[in-house]
Amino acid sequence: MLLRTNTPSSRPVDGHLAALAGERVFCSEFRYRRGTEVFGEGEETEYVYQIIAGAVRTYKLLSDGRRQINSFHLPGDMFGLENGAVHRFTAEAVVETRVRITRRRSLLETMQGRESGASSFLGLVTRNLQHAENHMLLLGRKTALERVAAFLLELDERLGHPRILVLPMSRRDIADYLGLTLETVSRACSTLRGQKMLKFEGATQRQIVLLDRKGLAEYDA
Amino acid sequence: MLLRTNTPSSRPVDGHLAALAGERVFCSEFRYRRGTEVFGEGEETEYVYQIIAGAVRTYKLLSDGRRQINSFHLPGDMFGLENGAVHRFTAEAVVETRVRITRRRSLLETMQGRESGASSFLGLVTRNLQHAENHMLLLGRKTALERVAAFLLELDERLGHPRILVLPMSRRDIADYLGLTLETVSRACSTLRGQKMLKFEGATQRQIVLLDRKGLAEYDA
DNA sequence: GAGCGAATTTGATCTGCAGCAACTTTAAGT
DNA sequence: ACTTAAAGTTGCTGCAGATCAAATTCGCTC
Repeated sequence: MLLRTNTPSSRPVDGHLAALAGERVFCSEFRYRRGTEVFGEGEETEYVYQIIAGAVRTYKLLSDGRRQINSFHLPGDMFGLENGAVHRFTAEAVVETRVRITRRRSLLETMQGRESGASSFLGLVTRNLQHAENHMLLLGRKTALERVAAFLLELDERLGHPRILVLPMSRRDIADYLGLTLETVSRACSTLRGQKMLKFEGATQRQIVLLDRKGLAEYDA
Repeated sequence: MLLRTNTPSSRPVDGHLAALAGERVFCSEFRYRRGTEVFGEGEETEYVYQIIAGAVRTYKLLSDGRRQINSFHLPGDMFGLENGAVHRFTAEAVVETRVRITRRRSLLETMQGRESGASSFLGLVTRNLQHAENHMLLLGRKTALERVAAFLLELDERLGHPRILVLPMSRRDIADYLGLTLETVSRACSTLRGQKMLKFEGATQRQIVLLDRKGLAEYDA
């Protein structure tokens, strides 16, 4: 009855659409400096993006500035493709980011031509929904430590279990993704370090080595 | 840039699929007593459901029993249609509920025959995703009072602004939907009543009259 | 590589909501 | 209608995480 609550890698679907990229559906390349807005909530959905290098955050704001980050997008991921005329959230480059861009229209036209088009679009939306469902459980019911552990495992999985996990985003970004404050995220990392579940590599707190993935996973479930 | 964060009515898409119902896609009818499981997380997605009367909750559980309700389904709503072989959450009748049932297979076959089929399926998934995105903002960043106000306005809108809002679900259900405890939900309702934003109608706390929708909406945004 | 602003950590304190308990009210089942 | 469990409210207390503050470290620019 119960399944893993963490999010599986998003490679498959993106790979599907990447096949289209191989046919030069993504015509032009573009760079965004760190902190730059890619598109804003309410703007027209004119372009679709695929990340070559870097990272992007998408978020919603409340009127007083409270921010909720829906998702982080990493190299290979597509974003900005929505079934609607306007974007439902804002997208910003977390770090210096390179993307491939195509017009939404031309992507949809290419898709219509082939059997797999509509279904790969549906697959993308479904994958986003699945991620959102798991994230609602995290935001509604998990403790701070459980959230941070889940976050680290999610990123670890999406990056293919590298020896060193390089976080492109700040503690504040992580906090706004997990529904916490940056101080609480920092404390949770320190706690996990104290429990020998992770360590920092080099002279930065953005490079993390997961020493005990099993232990971290137990904070989930 | 900022748009309404509350969820719009889900009638349009369901109406779309209801057209199929008119053609007897939904063959058989079924009843579930209050608290009965309609399907469980991990079970095969064999049937698709449309509510005639009553209400259904869909939720995920953590191993220690913490529960997060994704969504409530009301008369006219479809649920159980997922793009995958197994259900990603459990569905239960909140109250005595009557549903129309059809086999997933036959619905998908009927859809394939027509232009609108795939797109109305996509529309349904997109609508669920949109709801989830708004709900993540609520769960991650809103206060208890804001959450309860948003919940009441959501239900009010989905039921078409009735004079009396009849809640089919308990305070505990509401709490598990909003990421709170039932006591906090109860207190929030009392607070809003003290502020003359709502009142209870009749000899029950499940029938609510919204006295000040504008005021409630200000707890949002 | 020196200097400076931003990011992170850590400590101290505060607070909104959770947890527990007692009581009241409501509705389900006989 | 009666009975009895379930649901809801309210008060009290506790705590996880927020907030405020300060020190430290990091990374960027010149």
